[in-house]
Amino acid sequence: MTDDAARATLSSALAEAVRGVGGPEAFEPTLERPRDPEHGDWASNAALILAKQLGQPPRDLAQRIREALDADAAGVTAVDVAGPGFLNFRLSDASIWPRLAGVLEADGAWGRTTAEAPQRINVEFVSANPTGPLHVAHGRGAAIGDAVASLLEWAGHEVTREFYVNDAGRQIRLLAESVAARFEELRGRPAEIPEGGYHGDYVTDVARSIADADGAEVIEAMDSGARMARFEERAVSMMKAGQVGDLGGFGVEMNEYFSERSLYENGAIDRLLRRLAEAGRTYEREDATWLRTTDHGDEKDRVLIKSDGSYTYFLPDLAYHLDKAERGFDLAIDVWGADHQGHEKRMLAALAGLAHPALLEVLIIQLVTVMQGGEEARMSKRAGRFVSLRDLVERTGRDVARYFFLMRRAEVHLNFDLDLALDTSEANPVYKVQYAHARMCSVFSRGEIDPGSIRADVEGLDRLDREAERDVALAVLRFPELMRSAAEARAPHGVCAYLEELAGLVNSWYHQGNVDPDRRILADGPRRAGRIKLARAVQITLRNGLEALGLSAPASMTRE
RNA sequence: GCGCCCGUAGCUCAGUUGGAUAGAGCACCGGCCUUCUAAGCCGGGGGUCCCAGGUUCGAAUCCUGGCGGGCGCGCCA
Repeated sequence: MTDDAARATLSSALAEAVRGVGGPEAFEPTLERPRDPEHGDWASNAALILAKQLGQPPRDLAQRIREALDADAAGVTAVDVAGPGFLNFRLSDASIWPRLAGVLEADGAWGRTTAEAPQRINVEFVSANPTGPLHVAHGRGAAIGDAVASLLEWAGHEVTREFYVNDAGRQIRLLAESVAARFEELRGRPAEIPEGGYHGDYVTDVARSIADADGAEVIEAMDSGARMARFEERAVSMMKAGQVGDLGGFGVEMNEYFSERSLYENGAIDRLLRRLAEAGRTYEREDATWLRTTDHGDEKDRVLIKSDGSYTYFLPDLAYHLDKAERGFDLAIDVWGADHQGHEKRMLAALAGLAHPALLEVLIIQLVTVMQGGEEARMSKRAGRFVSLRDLVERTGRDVARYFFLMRRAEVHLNFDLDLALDTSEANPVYKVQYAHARMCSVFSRGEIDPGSIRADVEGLDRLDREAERDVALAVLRFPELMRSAAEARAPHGVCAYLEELAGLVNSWYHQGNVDPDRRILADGPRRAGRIKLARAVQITLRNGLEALGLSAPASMTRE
């Protein structure tokens, strides 16, 4: 029985009781988890809601509902009337302990749910210009995008992870010109990086590598157009490979790298322009071609083709989003940095005008500041003017970096506390969660128990009885619901908070064995089998939660 | 000026669909290693939930108006 099923059982019994005291036939009581555990496992405000309608004081009504409730059918042992008229329920042992067997049975699938309406979802994230290494803001987008994609998979959807490569346009020309300048310098001739060009050391590396691979004399013999095309092609492919490597080092694997240039080459942009013109959605003004986005909520219409005949960034991007629809995605989630927020409204408006009003959902990720010693971390010389993702991951490790990017809501500016990230002691929340997992694994190995062989049945579970065990079990059983709501809210940070809470409960439970050896998980006696199953359920839950966020779940951790 | 996001403990932040005495981690103070791993546990101090109205049985949460901070407002990408 799932947590939802247990809740439904209580809910229908409560609805029955409400009908018994003269309440409405079609009443669906709301059940919520009280913040304060003293208030029980579930609470309902049914009496507060119905008091006015039934003309009775809330507390009196609550009392009557309480008397009308069939506690056995509801799966509860105690019902209290509290506060202004809340009904507080305490679940019976029979509706808690046996359900742990289901956790062991599900194992790797524990926490997965099926969607009522499974969707094909495209999650686009990172999408950096191929003009240099990824920096920390890309890292946050990568961690959140990857985790959101993963949570959606856990919630039963079919997900594609996609990176939009901006391999066309002005910034690519600037990259090629920057490489050309460094190439000249390598050949002993003075040269200047163009205005708005790229100054990082990596540009010199690219120039040198092209000279080595192709032969500097060969390059110099080319006419300037061919030479620039060579620089551009080689620089883009090297930068892209570098970014793929940066993501690989961060544990992110994309399903698709979608080239902006391909939209120019395969005619998608021209087809889009014709379609828009035929639908009367574009017009000419001041030698430019404009798209009417104001009729779908934008503040002003937007230029698609500039007066010099070149395309804006907006035009291929719109063609790209249309391509997502044509590929059959029901939903496209774009993870964008805060500097792209102005782009959101026009894209939604443009898609609405093309009969795709519900295709796109935009997740805006706020900025990241890496803090060290109370001030902003120094720039990385290698990367240019920013802290590179690669440098950060090398310093903190993959799991710590990912966790720190995930543990805050996307909408808040992130202060990445590098001192805390490098702290391997008690402070670091990542280790707290991973350590709790390793500790359960350690219990199994100390007891010479193969965790996979622990039987997924209820035997022994009815001997669990301590309050700490009850708290741990209830937290474990809440996991699938938690995962689904995190997916719906596109909010991986909720999973972090949950894992930290579960780890705290587990550590508290475990610690009781340090005070009283009879309370150890492995202590001999009739309770041992049940405790081992609870430990296994905990270990499965922590592992699945960590892995769903793209984090490792180590079986052992040694202190330094 | 307009738009988006944020404002909760000394710091960094959670806070579910509106719910009861507003929480966690860090920092600070006091306990606990002869221990199934102390990367841990137990206890303590610490609050004008930015302000003012409104909605209602009930507001950190919803609405309106302010104040403060970040970001964005281009025929850049």
